[in-house]
Amino acid sequence: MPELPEVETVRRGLAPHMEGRRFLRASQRRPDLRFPFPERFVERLANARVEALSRRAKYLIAELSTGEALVMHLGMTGRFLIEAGNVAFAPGEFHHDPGGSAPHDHVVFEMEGGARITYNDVRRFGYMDLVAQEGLAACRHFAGMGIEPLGNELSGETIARLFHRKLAPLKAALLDQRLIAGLGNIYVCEALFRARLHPQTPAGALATATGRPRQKALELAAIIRDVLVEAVEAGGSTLRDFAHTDGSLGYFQHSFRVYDREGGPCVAEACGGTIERIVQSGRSTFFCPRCQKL
DNA sequence: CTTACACCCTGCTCGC
DNA sequence: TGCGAGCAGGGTGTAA
Repeated sequence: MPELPEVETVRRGLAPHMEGRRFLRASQRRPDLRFPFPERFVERLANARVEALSRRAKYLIAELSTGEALVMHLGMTGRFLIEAGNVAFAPGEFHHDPGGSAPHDHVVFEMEGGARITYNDVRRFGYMDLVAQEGLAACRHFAGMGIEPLGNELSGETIARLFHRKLAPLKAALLDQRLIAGLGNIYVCEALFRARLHPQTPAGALATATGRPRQKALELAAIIRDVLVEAVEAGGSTLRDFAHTDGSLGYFQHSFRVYDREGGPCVAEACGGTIERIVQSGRSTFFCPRCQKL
């Protein structure tokens, strides 16, 4: 489910119910998700107030009054459901009995203010951790992590520098969280299509100081930002059963131009090409071989 | 230092 | 209808 726009959508849904509020109670259903929960997880959360709920790449970070930060990653299928007061907003397919629990509900936060926040994760690739706020950027989750694609650091200049002399294909370089952190399979495919760059182009091809490659790096930086901003504004993408914290659905998937459109017509004006699927680094890449040149 | 691949886990879809 | 194969938005660890 979640790349950066989906995580940002989740953050916005959770923030009003968490920021400035204390955890009245936390409970966990099992000792681990992808990784074991930290020692005394629920005890360390109890009574802690959430000072701010932020996002870094695909991670959610709740800064706590205790000096710790609750770091959360949604993996592939993680999601949060909020029930506030007597109202359970769980429309759509994601049925949830207020006060009860559904399969794969692994963690429940009961917040000051009345919200009950349930973390559900079918595949359990997500996880939660508690880390000292001091030196957070150097903790194991964030050490070595690349730049924030919606931050000021992303520019043609930066892309040229990061990709300098890289032989890896653009697709792999853009997915590499140590370079740019937050892009995933969907948005990389979409960005490369819009930039008319072939996914198998060696990343280093964008890394010269002047001329056309430099121009392409500039374009790519702007396009990455555009795609992510549009997706956040659309409330993320709804594939399979991803829903917002309130059960509503994102709709950016209707704006996909290549992702999951194998065999379909290229949407570019007068192109007439057909979208192809290839496998790179073990994941599907969708692209138009006519628009996107090596 | 790369890059490639298996793996973590569950569920859904597709072809036979 | 049943059944196995392949696939899925994530990251990590290991090997080459």
